[in-house]
Amino acid sequence: MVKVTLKDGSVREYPPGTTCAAVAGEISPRLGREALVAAVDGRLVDLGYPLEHDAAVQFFTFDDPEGRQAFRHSTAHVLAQAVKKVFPEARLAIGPAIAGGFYYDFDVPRPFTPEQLAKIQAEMEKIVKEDLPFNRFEVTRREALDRFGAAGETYKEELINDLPEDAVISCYQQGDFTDLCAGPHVPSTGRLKAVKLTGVAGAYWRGSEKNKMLQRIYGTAFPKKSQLEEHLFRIEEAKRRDHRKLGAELDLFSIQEEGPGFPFFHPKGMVLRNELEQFWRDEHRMRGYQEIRTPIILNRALWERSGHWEHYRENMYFTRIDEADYAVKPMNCPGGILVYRSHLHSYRDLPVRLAELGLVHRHELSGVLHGLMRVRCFTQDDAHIFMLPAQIREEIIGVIDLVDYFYGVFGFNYKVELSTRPENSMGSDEIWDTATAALEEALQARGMDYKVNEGDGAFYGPKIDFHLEDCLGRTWQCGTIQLDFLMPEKFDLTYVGEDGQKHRPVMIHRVVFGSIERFIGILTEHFAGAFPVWLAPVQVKVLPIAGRHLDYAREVGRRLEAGGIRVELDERNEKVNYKIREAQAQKIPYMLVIGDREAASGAVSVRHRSGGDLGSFSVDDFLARVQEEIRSKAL
RNA sequence: GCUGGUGUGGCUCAGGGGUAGAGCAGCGCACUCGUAAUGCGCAGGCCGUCGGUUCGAAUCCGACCACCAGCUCCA
Repeated sequence: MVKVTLKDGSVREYPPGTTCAAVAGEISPRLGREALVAAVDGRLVDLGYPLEHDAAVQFFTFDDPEGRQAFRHSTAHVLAQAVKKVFPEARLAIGPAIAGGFYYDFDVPRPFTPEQLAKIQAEMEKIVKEDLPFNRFEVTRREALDRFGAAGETYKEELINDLPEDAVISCYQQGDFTDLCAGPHVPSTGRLKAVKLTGVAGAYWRGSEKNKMLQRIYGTAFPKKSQLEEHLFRIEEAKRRDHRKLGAELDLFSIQEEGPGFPFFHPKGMVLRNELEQFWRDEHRMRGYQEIRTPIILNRALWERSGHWEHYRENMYFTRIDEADYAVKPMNCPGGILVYRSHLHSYRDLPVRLAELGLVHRHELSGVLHGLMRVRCFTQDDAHIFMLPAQIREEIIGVIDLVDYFYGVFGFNYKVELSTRPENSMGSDEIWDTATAALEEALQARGMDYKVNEGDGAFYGPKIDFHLEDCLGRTWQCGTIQLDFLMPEKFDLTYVGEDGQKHRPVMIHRVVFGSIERFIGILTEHFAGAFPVWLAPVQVKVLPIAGRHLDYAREVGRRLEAGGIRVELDERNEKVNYKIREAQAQKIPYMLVIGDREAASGAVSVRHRSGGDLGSFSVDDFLARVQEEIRSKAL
């Protein structure tokens, strides 16, 4: 008998050769139905895998990342099968599972049309109905090359050739279709109940624009129709919340042909922005930062010295002034460094925390521009901290606390990533190791979970990234903390130590919002334009019912304004229903309906954008309520 | 930058070789109205830009620009 150890530690015995599927079914009928793949001693396998030796076995359903991946990946195979049936001349590239679905790349003479996509999807549904088993078999390198070579699958041949020497080469076959694949796969196509092809796009073979452009079909799949529908609804919801659409509707900002990637902020967008900046300034002042502002254009020598000329030139804009070369700053650090260097520093002064809301310009490829999320000029809520090496840990922890506090104010959860040395970088391995270790230490001291991204750091140092999660579960990189031993060296920064000698300070670059512009985009989508009262461009809209209520409505407006509320009065000769509809569409938090009753009693009738009619309030009570909501930054 | 798509009044969109239309928004008038659209009227566009084909181009062709979906890249 074979001893099988399950996840809960229990041990069961089975005759040798029993499949994982049989074990799952024996544990519970439900697990038998829902299990998609298994892990034997930590190695992912198909459910058909026979157990010949004692092993630890674990099962995965669609609710586990492993199960979900296999599910989507299996669907990608069905897609490939369907495409080969409809377009036998198509050559197969790769087809992995991705977050939210899967894709498969094909080399076809012309792009797929939406009609063809529908046809392919219909073919996929047929294959699902046939409930074909996924069969795994192993082949030698020679056999694999012969098989796919004969089929004219040149991309597969390339993949096979790139496999490591000792790799086990496996294929999966369902019906008349066979694909090179490591697996694992779900037992049969019948499991793939709810499949939807969501789009087509060009994509380069192996992601390099030097290679041929293939046609990528995106899709997603779920075990239940209802799950698919919910997923599609979420996508619709994301579209409805698109900050570009809301930005125009709420009149926050615009991007015009005259400045692609250079956003214009309208009055209402500026209110939002100024609130964010004021909050930022207050918090930074309280935490010992001093604010500075450095020029946007600085001369070439500075950028050569900082290393940007060599490492960042492709992203920079240049100009000439009086026969000399200048660059528009893509980062604020050199400016901050010049401020630090403008006078001598004692070790007693450190840490020096210089904060700057700095407007930077970066040349981004035209195709990547996207509303406020990807632009060519943006404002970083930057700060550079100059400190003693002994202060590193504490300073980093201070920044982590700050970021944690900020995101909490907006109701965001976040994830942390640590990025290490990239290829095109400056400095010695030793310096990088020290810096990376310092970041890691601070994260551990703060007890944070984090993921490591090898080779993803800045060219001057490793970094901690904060990815915040919005209400649709999407993540956005905002805050970063970058430790830098190199700039202080390059700019010969010093402080005078206890011993009267000059010493080298260490530097931190950090942002919390990241880019104010992007942050506003994220907030817009997160709140679907219904900003918390403290951020709302218009906090209260006063709606007189008829002309005779105008005087009192104006008085209410004045009193609220005097109380520091951003209030607007709708004086137009329109019905109150109409005014409400418009104020709702503008997502204004509070609407005050003013009619005979209110004018007579000196009250206001309060309607909340989501809470509806809240009844009658005295002006003072209402004012106090809104003021408290603003003060507490209530969500 | 690359692949595919789109470009008509502020917005959403119809039209399509004979010189431009609707709804909403705007403006005017009437209605004086109680929690998501009152009615009537008026005005507004060299149909993204440049070039070509044609007796004639918003319409067909080409180039460019911008935008959209992706690729790649990043705050």
